[in-house]
Amino acid sequence: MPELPEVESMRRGIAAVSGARILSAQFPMEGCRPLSITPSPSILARQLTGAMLGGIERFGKRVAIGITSQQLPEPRWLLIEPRMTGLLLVADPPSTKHVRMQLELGLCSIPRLLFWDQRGLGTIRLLDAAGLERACGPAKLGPDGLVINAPDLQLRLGGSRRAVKVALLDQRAVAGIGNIYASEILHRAGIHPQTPCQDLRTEAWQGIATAARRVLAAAVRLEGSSIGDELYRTADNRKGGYQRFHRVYGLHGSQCRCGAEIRRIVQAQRSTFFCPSCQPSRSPRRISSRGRLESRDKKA
DNA sequence: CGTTCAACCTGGGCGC
DNA sequence: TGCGCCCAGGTTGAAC
Repeated sequence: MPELPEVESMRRGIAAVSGARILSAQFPMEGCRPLSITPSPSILARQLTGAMLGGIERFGKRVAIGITSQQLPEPRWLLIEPRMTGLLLVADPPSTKHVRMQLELGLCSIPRLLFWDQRGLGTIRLLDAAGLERACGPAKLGPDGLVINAPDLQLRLGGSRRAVKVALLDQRAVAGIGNIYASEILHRAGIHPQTPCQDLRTEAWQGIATAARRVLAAAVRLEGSSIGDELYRTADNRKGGYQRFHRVYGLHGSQCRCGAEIRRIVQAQRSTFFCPSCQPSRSPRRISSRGRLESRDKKA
């Protein structure tokens, strides 16, 4: 679920817990929990109890909450990775089931901070500065999607033979883009998702970088996308608004604004949505009026 | 180096 | 009603 805009919205939505003291920490799913918690829930609960929450940062699709405590010799980071269905909440969860972490806070306005995760694929880790660097540093994550520029993108992906849509999901190239926004970005850039990266020229990378910044910033402004089962909610339990502006994601079979029919294909085991008219295949191949595939030499 | 597949999970929707 | 199957916003590691 959460990609950059959703995770950024969570980060902003819980910003007011900065400075709060943790009165107690519970991990209700302990014992039957697939979700990975490091260190173990009992140790983590002991280390968090009495600690103070510090600054809250986002690294790609992860949120890191600063933790300081007299028990701990140096500041730590509580790194939360929501994966598919994780939510950071200051409001009531979608269901009392699947609450994975509950922090009782010494704050009147915000009595608790929750991590709720239906599928349980998310992770919670308490890390020192070196651990955070290992998990979220430049070796793992490329430049953030909100500030990605064409030279960075081209430098990291320009030589790759991978399809550009698959490559945009590579967090080491650019951090924060997931399956929804990859399709939306390429549609706005007018690039076919199966185009090999190495076939893209500087101009195309500029279009992709610009589209990425614009789409992600617009989605952040509207607090992310809540689609389908509406699992994604903001930290105070509201739906995001960007789904109204999706132009291709989940819209296969319906008409693009240009009138052509939006298509769904599978790349790297994941759905990709695109408009064959707005995002023409770069390779010189087209479909004849009889529906046969025809190749065309690029020579005049 | 790249792709493919499986795995980690729950739950909604569908066809029969 | 129920069962089996497919699908879903992510990441990782193994196999080829």
